[in-house]
Amino acid sequence: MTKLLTKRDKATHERRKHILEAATACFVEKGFHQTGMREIAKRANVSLGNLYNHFPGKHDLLVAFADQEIVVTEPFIALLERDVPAQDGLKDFIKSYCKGCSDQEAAILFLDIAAEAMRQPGIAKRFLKVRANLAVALSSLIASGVADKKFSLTISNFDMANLILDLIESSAARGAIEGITSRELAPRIEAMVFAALRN
Amino acid sequence: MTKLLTKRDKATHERRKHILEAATACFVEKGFHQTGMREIAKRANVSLGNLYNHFPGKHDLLVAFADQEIVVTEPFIALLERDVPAQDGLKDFIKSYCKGCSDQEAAILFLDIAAEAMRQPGIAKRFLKVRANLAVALSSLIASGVADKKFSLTISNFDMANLILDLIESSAARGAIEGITSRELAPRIEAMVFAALRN
Amino acid sequence: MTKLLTKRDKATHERRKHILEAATACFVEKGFHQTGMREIAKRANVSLGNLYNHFPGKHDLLVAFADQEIVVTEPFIALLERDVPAQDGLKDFIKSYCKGCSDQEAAILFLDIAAEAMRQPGIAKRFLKVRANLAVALSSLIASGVADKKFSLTISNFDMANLILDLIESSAARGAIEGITSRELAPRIEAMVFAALRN
Amino acid sequence: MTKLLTKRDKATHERRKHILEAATACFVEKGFHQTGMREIAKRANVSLGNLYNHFPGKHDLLVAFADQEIVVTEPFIALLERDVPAQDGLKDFIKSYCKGCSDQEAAILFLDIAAEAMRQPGIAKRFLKVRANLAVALSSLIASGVADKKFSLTISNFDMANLILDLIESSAARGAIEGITSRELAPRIEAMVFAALRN
DNA sequence: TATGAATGAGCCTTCATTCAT
DNA sequence: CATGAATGAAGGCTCATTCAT
Repeated sequence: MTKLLTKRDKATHERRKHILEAATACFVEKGFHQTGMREIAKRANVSLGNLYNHFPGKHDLLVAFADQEIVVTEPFIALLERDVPAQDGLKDFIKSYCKGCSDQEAAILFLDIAAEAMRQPGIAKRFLKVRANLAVALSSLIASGVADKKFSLTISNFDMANLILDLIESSAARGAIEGITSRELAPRIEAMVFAALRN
Repeated sequence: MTKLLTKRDKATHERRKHILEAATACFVEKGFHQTGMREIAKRANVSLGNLYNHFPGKHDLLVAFADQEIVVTEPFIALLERDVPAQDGLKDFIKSYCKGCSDQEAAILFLDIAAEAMRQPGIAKRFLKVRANLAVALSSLIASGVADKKFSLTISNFDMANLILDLIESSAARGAIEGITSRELAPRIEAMVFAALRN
Repeated sequence: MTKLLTKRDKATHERRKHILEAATACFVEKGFHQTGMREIAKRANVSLGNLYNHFPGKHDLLVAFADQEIVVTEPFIALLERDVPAQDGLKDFIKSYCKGCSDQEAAILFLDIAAEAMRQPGIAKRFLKVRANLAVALSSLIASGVADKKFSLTISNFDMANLILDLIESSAARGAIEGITSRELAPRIEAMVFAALRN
Repeated sequence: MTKLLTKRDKATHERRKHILEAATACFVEKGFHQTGMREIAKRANVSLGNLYNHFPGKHDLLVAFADQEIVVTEPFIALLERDVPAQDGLKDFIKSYCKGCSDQEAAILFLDIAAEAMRQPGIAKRFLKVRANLAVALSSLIASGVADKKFSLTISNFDMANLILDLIESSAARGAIEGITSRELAPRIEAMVFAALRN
């Protein structure tokens, strides 16, 4: 019975999604504060007034973006939860996540949004939740590796998971700025991570 | 002959420095794009017109800030270049740099400026140079550890140095957002780094 | 044959009345120009589109309000037309009308609408008609007082009636602003009016 | 030493006055809420940005207008303070004040501003102060008439003064709407007032 | 009749920057 | 070097109104 969406509801939802994509594209290109609502409306082929019907303020675009971010991390979580040896799973994840974070656009957006989040606790909370999901999944994988005696650590699995994520995100972002590709970067990170896991 | 600074030159230089400090304070409080030139002028107790005499545009404040950043990293470099066993030097550095990056203000500023830098190559170059200095100093320290057979790595010293810096900066920034202190964070980072260095 | 109102017509009429009340409430709270159509629709529990079905424009709400104003003055006219000695009738009217005009909400609305009326002759006409009814009733009462030799004036009854109404309305409005109650005000007005009527 | 106004200060002051006049003219023509800042700027031949240099917000234009209102009432106060028999002074005042309030523009502005004042206590206070000055001057005149045994009242001089002012203002405003001139109106008011003063 | 998404002009305000003094 | 008035484009947002459903 959850499918009682009229054609109109569906169209509205589509529109919302469409606007959000346009907004994201603008934020990537020019940054959050450099993007005007008019610009977003134009890019989404929506009148300015109607943009405000769907998102009551610029802030809400950010929130919606943050909420949607969870979708972006889903594939990475799926990767972490596959039923493969921990070492293989970790390698694949590092390569894949590093690539994901290395994208110029992703890096720009990450910094821009993170900067904004520092000043808007509401935004920060949403991002941290998404991030925590990732850390939990990664620490599960680490735990399974520890159980198999493949890994051994002196700090908690969860703390290690967070450090690994920090490392990947930060390196990838810097790589994007300096022009280092994820193909160069991933092996270095992998080496450091596996060393840290005493493998 | 480089000392032919008149009293006036000196005063001018002081003024510049004073303005830059005011600007930095504003950027920390509200962000680069959210700070107006008027605001900076007021905070620096300088007239708006005069602010423009010292810095021909808002962009130049950013450049000056970036150039000055080198001063901020000096103590960390000094720490890395002390004549102590590599392990001790590294520990001290991690603790100190982590603390430096954990400061809420520092974290905000870092993100804000980094986001801006992504779009202004000129700015990025300056920051990367400062950062490279740090990486060089750190890789020297690592090298000395390797020479003493305390460390052993599978990737280049310089790459490892960069990864370590990435790790510290990123973790510290996240810590600042999540409310984790550098005192909690530093030991974890230390553990991971030393594990990665096979100590 | 004028009673061929279907149930539907009646419902429609009710709806109109309901909307008008909501609009009036909004105008009182925020002023005519500060009130949005959306707001009125929401307050009346009517969809925006439907609001426009009942009132084709914001202007029409004002007109309808003006037309309805006649209802508000009915009790005062009834008071003036009672079969009591002119002096008593006048005293009662002053007290009652002064109280009616002293209401903060009434005062706000009066000023707001009057200001609007100054620019929209159509609106002004409606208000003046209502007001004229009041003046006529009051001058009748004065006339009966004159006939009984209780009053004696040097200007026409109608002019005097208008002056009295002006006096009450203006004093009451000022009282509402200054925080003077109608209980303090009415006796003063009464004194002045009766003096003017040579009583 | 109060004349240390530079040429610039004077120009600034002139500009301010000029803008205020333009704003007043706009308010008269279209009403406070119907007038846009752009419109005022254009009418004052000032750039929009500069308008905001002189008046930091629309609200401040209203405040400035209110503050300046005191100037407008000065001639009436002077009229009340002349050294002439109270009866003559009063007659002249009624005629003059009635004429002043009868002006269409004045009436419009009065209503518009009064409506605004009802919602902005800060504005109301300023207007009431000006008005109180007038009432004080008028009650002095009444007092002198009482001393000369020309007037005799049953309420306080000050209350009577206020009632008289209310009467004039309200009648004049209505006259402006209905198209009654102050020349017709003033004698009626005079009659009523003098009757009320038992002359 | 009833709904609310859609429109785009308009609102108040802020901004980086210039320039006459 | 120092001042702050002046500029006008751009900012986020609201509005009365229309119209397809």
